[in-house]
Amino acid sequence: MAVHSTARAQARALLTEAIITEANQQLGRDGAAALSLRSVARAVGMTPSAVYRYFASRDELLTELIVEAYGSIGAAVAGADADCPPDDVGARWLAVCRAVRQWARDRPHEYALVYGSPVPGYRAPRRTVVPASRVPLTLLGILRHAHESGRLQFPDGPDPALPASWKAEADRMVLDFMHGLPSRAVVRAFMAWSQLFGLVSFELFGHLVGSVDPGGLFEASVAMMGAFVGLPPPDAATTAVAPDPRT
Amino acid sequence: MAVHSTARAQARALLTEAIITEANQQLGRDGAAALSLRSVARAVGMTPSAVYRYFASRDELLTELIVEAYGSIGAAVAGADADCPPDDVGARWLAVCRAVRQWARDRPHEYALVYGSPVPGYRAPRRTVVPASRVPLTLLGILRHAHESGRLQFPDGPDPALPASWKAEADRMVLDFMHGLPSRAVVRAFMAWSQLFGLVSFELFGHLVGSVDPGGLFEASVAMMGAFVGLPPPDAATTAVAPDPRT
DNA sequence: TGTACATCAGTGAACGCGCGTTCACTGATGTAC
DNA sequence: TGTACATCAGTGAACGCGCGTTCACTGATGTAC
Repeated sequence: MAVHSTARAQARALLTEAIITEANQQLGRDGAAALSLRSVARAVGMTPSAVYRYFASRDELLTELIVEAYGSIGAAVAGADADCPPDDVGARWLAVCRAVRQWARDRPHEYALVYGSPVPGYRAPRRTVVPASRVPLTLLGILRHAHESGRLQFPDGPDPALPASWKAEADRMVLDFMHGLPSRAVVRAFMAWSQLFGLVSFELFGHLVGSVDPGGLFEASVAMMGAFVGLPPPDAATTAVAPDPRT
Repeated sequence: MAVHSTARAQARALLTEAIITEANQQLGRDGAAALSLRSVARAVGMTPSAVYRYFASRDELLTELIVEAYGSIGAAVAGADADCPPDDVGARWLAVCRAVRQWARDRPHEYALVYGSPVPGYRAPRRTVVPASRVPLTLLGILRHAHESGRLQFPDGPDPALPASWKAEADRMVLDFMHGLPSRAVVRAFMAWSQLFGLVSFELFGHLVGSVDPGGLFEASVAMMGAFVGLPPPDAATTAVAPDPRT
């Protein structure tokens, strides 16, 4: 019907954006637990009840923020990956990992929202699943490209035997969307993925305070985990040391 | 003065315990954000104001719970370690890692309290630092024992060059309490430590749902990270497959 | 182009809730002589 | 052993707060004839 985007519809789109933006800012300032419909309404200049024209509940607003956060880190990661020469798989891996850490440090509350403790009383709906998978799929994509172009090789001997349960899962995944990536690479990718986020979480959540320089540990980790998943080091030009912002 | 522990003092100790216990139970049921002085007081059968005779504020009670949680996981880990033959370093590593996961699955809210997003508006006092370091120190202790008894060896080539900043830190640590453990082992231990908790966090916080069997991935990870830090596999007797409780 | 009606964004008051913390107090437990 | 005083656990009322959500309503924007 009204395909010409009525004034009302435009205003609605604008305000929906404004609410999300404001909610995101409050999230960035005070964290997810402190986020309230009322304070967002205040900031946007509405009555609290008016917000219900846009979101059915606080949880729905939260879901929006979660989807946004996943989208944001997914875009950051995809951008970093795309900036590298496609065949320089070592550089791509490095760039993606650095992008994750950079994003996390830039937006600690958004990071905590999606990678920290689940918000109490909130259950993530299915809409969040796909955006959440972008980072691991990017990592696997690099491995897949490396494998297809013959650049993937593991330095040491065979992996320990995998439990049958896992083996079946990995095989299914490999068939589903990994196009022949060896299952040992898939296992190692999951390990590197969890190591990456584990380390970033430790840094952001204060578990490294007083023991170690997070930036140095991060760079060392990324390099070694890259080798661990079978990737070659980055080509010379891109090996240059990272900006390495100190904590 | 009154060294014979007056009745009043006994009652006080008892009630202090009761409050912490009840707070811990509420934490286990509803998570840290839902924990309130008033509800704890209700459950213990006091007026809210009476709790202030025992804890100066809600934050102080929270600190107590954090210290308790660290103490609890520290004890679980130390116990698992102590149950192994001291020289079977592979088995000790495996046991400690499994103990971490088991503890986390048994007490998800306590895990989230200490390893998840920081509680908003709460700053951890110094008292929490020592209890928090027990798990990593246990892991490092195993490596140190392995090194001292000549059981530590890395399968592959030299590690990538470490940033100078990190190198200095690692050297200091090595001198401080690692008694000559090679710095590459220290770096790798930090990586294994963050991988361990990263994976457990992913499992508990729902990031593996629908993609992979957490138990299988965990067992594979622990085995491979054990090798990664230079440890031999467990002796035959203890290699037996884990209880492996499914999610 | 003009009128009659439907849609829907936003208001403002109210609901019932639980929270952390303070304060003046009662009354039991402990201590000193 | 008994009395006088000090300590301190616990009460109950109150403070001021912000929250999510509902509801009957006004008035502007859109639509159909």
